[in-house]
Amino acid sequence: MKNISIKDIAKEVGVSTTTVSFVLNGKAKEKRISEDLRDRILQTAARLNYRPNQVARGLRTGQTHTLGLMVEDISNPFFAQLARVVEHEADKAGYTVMYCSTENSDERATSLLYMLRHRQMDGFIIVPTPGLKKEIQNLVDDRKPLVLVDRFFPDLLTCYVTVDNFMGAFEGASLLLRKGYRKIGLITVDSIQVQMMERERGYASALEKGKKKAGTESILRIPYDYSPEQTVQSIADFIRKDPQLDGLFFTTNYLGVAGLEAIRLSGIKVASQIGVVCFDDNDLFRLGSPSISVIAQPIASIAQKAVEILVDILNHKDVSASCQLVIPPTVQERESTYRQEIKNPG
Amino acid sequence: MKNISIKDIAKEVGVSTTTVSFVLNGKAKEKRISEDLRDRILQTAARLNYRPNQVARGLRTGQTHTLGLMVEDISNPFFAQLARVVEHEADKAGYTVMYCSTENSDERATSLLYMLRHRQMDGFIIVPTPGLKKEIQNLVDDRKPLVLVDRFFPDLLTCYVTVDNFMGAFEGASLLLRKGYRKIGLITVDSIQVQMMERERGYASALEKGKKKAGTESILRIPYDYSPEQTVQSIADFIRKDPQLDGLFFTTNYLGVAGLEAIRLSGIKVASQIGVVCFDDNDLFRLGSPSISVIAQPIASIAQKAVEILVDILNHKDVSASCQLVIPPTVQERESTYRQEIKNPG
DNA sequence: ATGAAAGCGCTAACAG
DNA sequence: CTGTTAGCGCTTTCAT
Repeated sequence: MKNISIKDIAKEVGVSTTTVSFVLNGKAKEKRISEDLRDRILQTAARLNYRPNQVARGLRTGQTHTLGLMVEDISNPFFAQLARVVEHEADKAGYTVMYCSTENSDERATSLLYMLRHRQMDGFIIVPTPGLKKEIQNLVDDRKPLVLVDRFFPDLLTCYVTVDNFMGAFEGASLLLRKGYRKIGLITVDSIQVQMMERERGYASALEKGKKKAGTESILRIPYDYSPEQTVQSIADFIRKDPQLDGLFFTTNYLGVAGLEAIRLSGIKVASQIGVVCFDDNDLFRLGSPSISVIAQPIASIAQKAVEILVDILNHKDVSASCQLVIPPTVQERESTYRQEIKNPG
Repeated sequence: MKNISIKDIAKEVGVSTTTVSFVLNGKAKEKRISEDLRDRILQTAARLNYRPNQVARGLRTGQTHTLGLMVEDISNPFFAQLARVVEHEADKAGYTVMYCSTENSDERATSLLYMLRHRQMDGFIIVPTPGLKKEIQNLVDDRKPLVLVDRFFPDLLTCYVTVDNFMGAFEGASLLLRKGYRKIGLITVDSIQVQMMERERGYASALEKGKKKAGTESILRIPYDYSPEQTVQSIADFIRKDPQLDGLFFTTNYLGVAGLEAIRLSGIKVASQIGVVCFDDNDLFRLGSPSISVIAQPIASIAQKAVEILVDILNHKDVSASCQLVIPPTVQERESTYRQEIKNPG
C-alpha cells in the first residue's frame, strides 16, 4: 500500500489539489465549493483511506501539533504518572507528545532541548535540570510557548506549575514533631534547585517553630548520581551515627524508597523507633507494612494545568503572558508516624 | 533569534545551498570540495548556530529518525522502565522516541497507530492490544520495520521480544507448591492475549505436575477495565469465598498490588496464612513487609533487544527478516512464600 | 466556484 | 569543484 497523497485524490476526482485541500480542511463552505463536489472528494478520500502526511503539513504550516515533554526520568513513578496525564490531556487538545528523560544532566537536557527545537515542537513542558537556565532563557527569548513543571528558576519570568514545596515540607516535619518524635533528620538531594531548597526551608521552619521540644537540625544531602546502593548505604550510615535520631523526613520519592531499605538493614522499627514521612506517594508507601505517611502531590492537577496553560498560549499566541501556579499538596497520615508509646502530643 | 537555514549560510559564505548541504552532510570529500571552502562553511554554520530543520529533512528524505513506541500504560512501572531503556538505546543509535499509551483499547491503539504512521515514524515498537492484529498485519504488509514486545500474535509472522511466560508462571506456581501451600488460586486478567494464556497454562501445568498434593485449579479473571476499587473488591471476595485457598499467584504487576490491598483488608497474613507470588517485580514487592516472591522480567534486556532488532532492520533495510526472541524470567524468592510465623510484624 | 503556482527547508540528480 | 534545478506533500495567495 503506497501512501495516498492529496494528488491521488485530485487525479481520481478530476480536480486540482487546491480544491481537495480546501475540502479536506473544512473550507468548502468558505470557498463556496459545490456540495456535490465536496461529497465526491470526501468519499474518494475515505475510499482511498487518505491520511495527510503530517511532516509535509508541518513543514508548510510551521506547526507540528507536537508538544515536547522533558522530565527527569520517565521510569520514576512521579514523572511516569505526570507523563501519562500530559499525554492524555494533550491528546484531548489535538496534540501528540514527544517525551524524553534528562537524567538530571545539564548536557543531556541541553542537547535534548535542541533536538526538540529542531523537530519543531509547538510547545514545551519542561522539568528543568539545575543548569538549564540559560537554555530556558533562550526559549523565552525566542518566544517559544513553554511551561516549567515541578521546579522553576526564581529569577526567570516563565510560566510554571509546581506544588507548594515549602508548605509540604513544613507539614511533613510538623507531623513528626506533633507525633512526639524529637530529633528529625532530613534526607535530601544535594542540589540547589528551588524545589529542594524550599523543602529544606519548610523542614527548617517547622523545627524552628517547635524549638522548645525539638532537637537541632540534622541534614543528609545525597548526590543525585549516587547509585541505589550508595544511597542506601549513606542513609544507613547517617542513621547509625546518630542514636538520638527518631524521625526522618525524605524530600523525595526515590530517597524514601532507599531510606526504607536502609532502615530495614539497620534493624530499626519504623513508627515505634523512628518516625518516617516522605514527599511524594507511591504503592510501597501506601500498601507497605507499616504504611508510610506522605506529602502527596496532586500529580494529575499539575499535569492538567501545565497542558491547559500551554494550550492556551498556543491558541491565543499570547506567548508573553506568564503565569505561575502553586498547588498545595495533601498530607496523608499513615502508620509510619504512629508512635504508640507517646499519647500526649503536647 | 530567527531560525537559521541552509540558505542563510549559503548567502553568508557566498556559495550555493547545494555546497552547504554537501559539506554539512559530510560529503565534502566525496564531492571534492576544497578544504578551505569546507572550513569556511563549517565555521559559518557554527557561528550562526545552525541546526537543520528535521521536519524539512524528514519530508525530503522520508526518514524522520523517530521511533514510535506504543505501550499499554506509561504510568505502569513495567512499561515506564521499558520506555526508559528504549529511549536510552534508541538515543545511542541516533533515534528519538515518540511514545503513547493504548490504555489497552483497540480503538485507541488503532488511532494512535495511524497517528504514528502519518507522522512518518521510521519504525515501531509495539505492545499490541488484543484486537490489533489486523492493523499489525497492515504494518507488516506495508513493510514497516516493526518489533512487538511483551506479547505477540502466534499466527502472525513478526519480530517480537517477550519473556518466557509459560516458564515464569510454571516456576511461580511450583514455588508455592514446593513451599507446602496446597490450594493455589490464580488471579489473572480476563483476556485471551497470548502472554496471559501462557501464564495460565504455566500455572495449570505446575498444578498438574504436583497433583498428588495439590488441590484443584481455582481461577479469578478480572476485566481489564475494572477500577482499582472493583479489582480489590473482587479479589477480596474470591479469597473470602474459599477458605481452603492458601496460595495466590498473580499474573501481573497491578493485580499483585491490588491483591495485597485485598489481603490486607481481609485481615489474612501473607506467608503464614497465604502464600503469594506475582509476575513482575516492583518496589512494593521488594521492600514491603513481608516482601513478595516474584517472577521478575529482565526489562532492560527486553528493551535493548527490541531496539537492537529494530535498528538492525532499519540499517539493513532487511524488513522481511523476522526474528522471535523469548527471554527467561528469574525467580526471586522472598518472604511471602516462607511458611512460618513472620518475624517482622512491622 | 475552481485552479495555477509559489514556497516551507532540505537533498541529490544532473550539468557545467 | 560548484551551481541549477526539481521535488518531497501540503497550504494558500492570487487569478480567473
